[in-house]
Amino acid sequence: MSSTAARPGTPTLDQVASLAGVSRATVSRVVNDSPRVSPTAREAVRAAVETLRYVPNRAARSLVTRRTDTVALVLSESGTQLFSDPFFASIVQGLSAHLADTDRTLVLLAARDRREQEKIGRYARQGHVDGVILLSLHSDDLLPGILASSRVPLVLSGRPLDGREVSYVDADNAGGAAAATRHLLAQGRTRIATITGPLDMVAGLDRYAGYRSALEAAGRTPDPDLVDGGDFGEVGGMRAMSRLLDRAPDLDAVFVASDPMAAGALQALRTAGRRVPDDVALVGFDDAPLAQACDPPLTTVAQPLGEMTALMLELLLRRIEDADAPVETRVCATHLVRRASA
Amino acid sequence: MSSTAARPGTPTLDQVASLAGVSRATVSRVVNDSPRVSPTAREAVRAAVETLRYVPNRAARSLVTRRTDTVALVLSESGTQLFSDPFFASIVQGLSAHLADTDRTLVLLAARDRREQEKIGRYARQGHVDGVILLSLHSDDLLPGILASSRVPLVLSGRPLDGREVSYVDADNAGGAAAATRHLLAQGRTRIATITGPLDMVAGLDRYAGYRSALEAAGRTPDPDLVDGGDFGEVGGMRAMSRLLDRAPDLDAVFVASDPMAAGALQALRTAGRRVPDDVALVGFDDAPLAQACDPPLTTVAQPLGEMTALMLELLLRRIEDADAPVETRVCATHLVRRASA
DNA sequence: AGTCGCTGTGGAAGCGTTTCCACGAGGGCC
DNA sequence: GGCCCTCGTGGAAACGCTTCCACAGCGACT
Repeated sequence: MSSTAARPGTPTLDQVASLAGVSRATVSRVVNDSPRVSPTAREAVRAAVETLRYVPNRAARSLVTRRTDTVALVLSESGTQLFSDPFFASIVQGLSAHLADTDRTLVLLAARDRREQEKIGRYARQGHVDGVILLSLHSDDLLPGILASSRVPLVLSGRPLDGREVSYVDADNAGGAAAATRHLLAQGRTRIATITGPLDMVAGLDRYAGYRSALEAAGRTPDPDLVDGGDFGEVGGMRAMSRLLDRAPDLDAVFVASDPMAAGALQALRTAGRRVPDDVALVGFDDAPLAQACDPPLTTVAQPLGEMTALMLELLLRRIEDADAPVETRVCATHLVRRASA
Repeated sequence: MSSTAARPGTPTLDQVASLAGVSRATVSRVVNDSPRVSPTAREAVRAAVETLRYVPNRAARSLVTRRTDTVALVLSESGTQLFSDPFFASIVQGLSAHLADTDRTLVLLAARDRREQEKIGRYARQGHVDGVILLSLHSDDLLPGILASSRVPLVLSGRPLDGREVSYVDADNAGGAAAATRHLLAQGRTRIATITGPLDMVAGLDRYAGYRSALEAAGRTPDPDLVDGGDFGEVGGMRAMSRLLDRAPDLDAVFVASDPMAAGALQALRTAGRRVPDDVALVGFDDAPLAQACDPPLTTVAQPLGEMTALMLELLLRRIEDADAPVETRVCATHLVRRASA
């Protein structure tokens, strides 16, 4: 006889136990694939589980195991911007794919403003998730602080701007940007502009730094007229390109800090009657699917996204398994993908 | 004296209680804003909570309250397609905004294939969430079945294709598409093409049906050469437009089932040397931010997204509060936004 | 002046798991 | 043939919280 009468909709362990004619402990062992169970008992339990459509109650389990088998990907981005970024989509896809074979689930959390950041901080501290991967963070993000001080396992996607000591995985943004710029220099381009991303994000900052360092290494002085910025989105790229053309009609190349912005820039160039790559050479960043679909297809800087997502999970799981695991950081190499635009 | 020695990182209720000099019950009442607490006790508890940085353990709370204060938005979409859809971004934003004032949290779950759908089904059945909103579902989606049979509160965004009895909120897609098509007819356009969305999705299907019904009501016979399809994405729209121009060079208008596809179509038209709207009139769907940024700005069909997200939550919360609440469905009116493209 | 009710509080019983511990049965070894 | 292990099993104690119930104090009625 079971000790309590739960609603018919949600069978409990001891209902399964009494149906299978064993104890709760045995049922638990079967459910958790413990080896110490006889085939007979195992089969009886399986049948009972099947009959009752039993699903373990996660709250009860978490209470004792202190785990939830859930990891969160937090999207720290105001507005709808982030969602249209193919980079973000690839990250989600990569994490999902790596987690698909495990029994952990990935949940996405959107933190659009400070209030939501605090709410998510609370959510994580309350023990809803075992760990957090933080994406696309601006410099004013509260979450690294909140989470770190609560000892919630945390991995950042991208080097933190404040130099905080925390695990992260990043692409070699500066190196990729420099390679792209050198590629343009090698073509004999003399007036190389750039469309930067937001300069309060590390990817925006580092890609701009890479552009500058390549120019300086070649003995060029960066010209402020040749620099404009966008928000990584297509429309922003289009607008920035228009402004650049107004200010510096003689530009003959542009390094654009994201593929969507490059696609926008391409449209602006076409509207202005410039041919790509004949009049203006264009290099993007990210190697998004979009880059191939452009006309002409974009030369761009590729990041090893699969490797990066795998590393993020690896670092995070290590910290989940062992709270005292050391902080680790990884920077992945980028490489130039040459297509028709430059 | 507290009964157990938890790790210093995670204070428990009785640590707070003993620090505040009251019982666990009183602390619980303060934390849950119960009115039956004296100001003195309340203040003492608040101070102790502050000192220990106490956060209630969610698993323990859920175990007794049988609630998690979490609702999930499930994104049933293969590949990265969905994320680039501004419609989706608006839905997330809307739900987030409505939930920001409450103590519930929104989590996003990506279900890219059957395996992930099953995983998410399990996740929900295990009691990780109080309810589920299901977005963008294809006809072969397993989740409505899984969730309905487990009595997980569920609201669909979009009418289910299989006629299943379940709560949903939808826009009047057919009505909006018909209005758009009538608008083109009223301009005297005679060869009106359409770029449909995926025809295994209700939005794709209904918008196509609206287009056809408007044509038929005007005594026109739909011409199969004037119909092509995309995946709601920009690249798909561009390609579909190219195919349409090949097959029916004499077309003079296009109703496109999404704004991103319309933006792609716009590029294809420009590449083909057609002027918009002079040679070809173009109407999109969704009134995405993108629509205004196009050149020319897109005439498009707007859906009341704020109203729709509010309704989804309203229906869902009603079912969460009362498991026996009746199934409800809402269809929201759409309206044509006239800009320069048609 | 006695009783009633109301308010604030604490004790204790669960919520559904996991897991430690104890125990009985069986088999291989000397 | 006795002893020690190992294996399968069940009992029971936790995990941290909410909430029912009982109770003490106190003011306001009759």
